[in-house]
Amino acid sequence: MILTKGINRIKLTGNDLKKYRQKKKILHLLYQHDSLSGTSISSKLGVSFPTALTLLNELSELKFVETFGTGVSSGGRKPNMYRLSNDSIYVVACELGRYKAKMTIYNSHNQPVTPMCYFDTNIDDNNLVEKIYNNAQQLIQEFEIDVNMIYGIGLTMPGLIDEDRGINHTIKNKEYTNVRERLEARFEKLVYINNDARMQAFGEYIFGKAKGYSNAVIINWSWGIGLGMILNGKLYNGFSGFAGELSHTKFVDDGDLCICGKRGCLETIASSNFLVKNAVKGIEDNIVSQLTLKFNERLQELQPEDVIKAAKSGDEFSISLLNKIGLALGKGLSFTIQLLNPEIIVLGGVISQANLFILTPIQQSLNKYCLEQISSNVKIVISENWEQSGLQGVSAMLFQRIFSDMNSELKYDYF
Amino acid sequence: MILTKGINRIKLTGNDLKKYRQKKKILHLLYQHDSLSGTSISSKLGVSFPTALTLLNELSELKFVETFGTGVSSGGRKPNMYRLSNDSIYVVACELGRYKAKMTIYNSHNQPVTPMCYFDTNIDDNNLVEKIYNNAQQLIQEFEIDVNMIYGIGLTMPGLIDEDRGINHTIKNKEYTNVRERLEARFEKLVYINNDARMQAFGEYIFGKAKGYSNAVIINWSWGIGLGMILNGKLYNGFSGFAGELSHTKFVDDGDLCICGKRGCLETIASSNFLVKNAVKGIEDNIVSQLTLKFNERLQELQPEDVIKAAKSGDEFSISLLNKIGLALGKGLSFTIQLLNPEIIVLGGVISQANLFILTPIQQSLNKYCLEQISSNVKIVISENWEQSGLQGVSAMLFQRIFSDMNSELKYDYF
DNA sequence: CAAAACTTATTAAAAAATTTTAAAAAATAT
DNA sequence: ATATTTTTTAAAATTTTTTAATAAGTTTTG
Repeated sequence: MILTKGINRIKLTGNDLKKYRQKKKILHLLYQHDSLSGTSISSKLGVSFPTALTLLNELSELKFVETFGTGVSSGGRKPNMYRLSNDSIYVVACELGRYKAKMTIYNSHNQPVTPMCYFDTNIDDNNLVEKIYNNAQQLIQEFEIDVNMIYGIGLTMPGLIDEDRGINHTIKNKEYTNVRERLEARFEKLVYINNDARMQAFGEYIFGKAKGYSNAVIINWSWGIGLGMILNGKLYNGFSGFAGELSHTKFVDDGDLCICGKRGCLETIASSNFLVKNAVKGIEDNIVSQLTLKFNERLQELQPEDVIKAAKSGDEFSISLLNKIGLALGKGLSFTIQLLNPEIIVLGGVISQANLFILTPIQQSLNKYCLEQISSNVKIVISENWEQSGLQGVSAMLFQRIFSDMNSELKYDYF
Repeated sequence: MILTKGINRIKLTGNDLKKYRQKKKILHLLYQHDSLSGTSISSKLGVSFPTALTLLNELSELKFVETFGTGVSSGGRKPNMYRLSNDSIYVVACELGRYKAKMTIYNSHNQPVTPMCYFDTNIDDNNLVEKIYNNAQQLIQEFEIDVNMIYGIGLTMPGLIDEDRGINHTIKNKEYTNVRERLEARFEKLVYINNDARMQAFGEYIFGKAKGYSNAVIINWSWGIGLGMILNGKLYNGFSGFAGELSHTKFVDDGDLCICGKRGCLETIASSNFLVKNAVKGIEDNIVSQLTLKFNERLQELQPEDVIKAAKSGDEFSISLLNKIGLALGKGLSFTIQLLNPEIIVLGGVISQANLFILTPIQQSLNKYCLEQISSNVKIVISENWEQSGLQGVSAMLFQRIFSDMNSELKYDYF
């Protein structure tokens, strides 16, 4: 990012480096606060007002910053407000699901500047990088975006991901595990990758229901059970990026076989897998249920959503199934709560839409398994935006990284 | 802390505040690095060499900093090294056990400047604050310490402690729960309190076996099972300061009654309590064991150390008991590892001295309950200094707080 | 309700502080 | 012994802060 007029791609030193860092910090502050007055920037930055103004003017000249009307005053002249320009810094955010990917480009106000682009692929697709690159290029061209204004590419996907090293250990073809390296080579830009559950957690922390909570646990409750954590106000990855694997801890001795190879994991008793499997079993056993009437002839098509829908219209069998997985997840959460004492737990994913049908059994489990002083301090809420939060998290993380790089040596500034 | 010559206790602004902060940062850097050259300070501080030198000279005049010989050079003139003065900043560190307290005074090189002082008290002692104050005063007078050089008092003790608010919720007399407030009123100095397990964890992180590991779990394995965490390089307290209560999560359905009121907590199957209780039971049942021979007549006197000693000299019964609690703790740790993916687990406390007799079963449990990729990434080690690490942690935490207060408004600067 | 008193923000010149530059000093490597 | 490297010192150049004056509001008060 070129913040010193006339100086391109040269390693800065001395006062130039100092000013570069101050400018980045201003951009970061503006990113975090939407708009700020010159006075507040000067105090947050620890410099005098005239210096802050000089820096802001230079950033305005470079088109990174613009004035934005006047702000409120508590008795005195109204201050000029400054904010990031709408069209100066973009990032590409891509979310990889089991079989599909979606992608869009965000500006620094976290607004998508293109529609969502969908394409078929998966983590084991050997053409993954090329597909991402081609789709990004298409978006860029179609919506006439200046590639020089794209400062990073972020990718979130399932798997055991080491954010530090940019590796997805779950990818089978070992030549292709270092996804970040490959994307960097293709895009020649800053690349960030992380696990889907953690990016969703970060999205909820920055924009969603976990906003403002420094100690939060976010659950992506779908076919598996993803868990992301915000601890001490920061996303927690763990040492090798494997944190949050509550899903594959043993909760039942000699329980069902799990996709991970072990038996009795939480996932085998608390996920959509369990829900659908047991719903199907019930239908096959001809249990009295709306589901039996509806799906008797087409068992393959039964989705977790159908069970939730049935429960909401009063189907006792569906309610009892949701109750079971609620109690099971509640037990899992109780360990998490006892260990981490979070302020809030946000539930996202398909199952979270079951609302009270799962909130009630979860609370029941917490009461049973937690110390009262700890469980009474935790809020359990349901995400309102879980389908967007992953991509938003990726975008926010990229901006954080772009603005906090203080070395004036971003490896990639251009395509 | 007065770092601007001639200016006492006045709220600093503008350039004075800037310099105050720079000086504090220098002190912090010197605290962290023992000794540094002018050049490295200037680059770490982001100022030019002449400015760094001016600041260092001013700090030297104020007796906070002293030169300390010359350092190594990679080909050129050897640099003058600077370090914190040995006798400029002191803190009082106090550790409260179940029935006894110990206390000493540390200098900024983390060396005790007085012998350890012991006195009888407990968390429910209504005279706790007065006893701490009196014993501190006695130490100060006896060893002729300038009270103006004492910048903080730290206290670590058992209980559910909210570090933020300075409250120990476990204290029964609710008038006395705000220990920090009371100590601050008595000492008129900065006071820090936290839970024993977490302070021990911090001590191990700064000085002990967890040094350099940003994601570490530290266990204090004694009568209870204390757990402290370092996550993303910082001590983790949780939202209300209750993090780490692995000990009181349910591991056995309808298990034994725990002191916390619930049944089947990890503590009931993995602590010294379990060990001694089952050793006594074995002796009463006249099992073939060294313990039966030794303690038949004096069951009350049996200590966890005795079981460990017997195990080390080959007593099968003792070995099997240690094996049991090792397996149990291992199961508890497996949850922690799956959730947090730490790089290292440090075992402290009496039981940790059993060494391989507990390391082996722990590893066995981890193999059974963890995903291989996660458990193979974690080191399990035994603390070498667990009797000191709590106090050292308190001292280090106080220094961190003293040096990172950037507001020039420390409420208390004098007695 | 309007004018005075008080806040807060901005601008520009003076004062102070910091960085840069260049030279000297002290050590290492060839 | 000479060239090189790094630290330190000191003066010059630059930048930043301070100060004071002005501008633009809000609150208080008669």
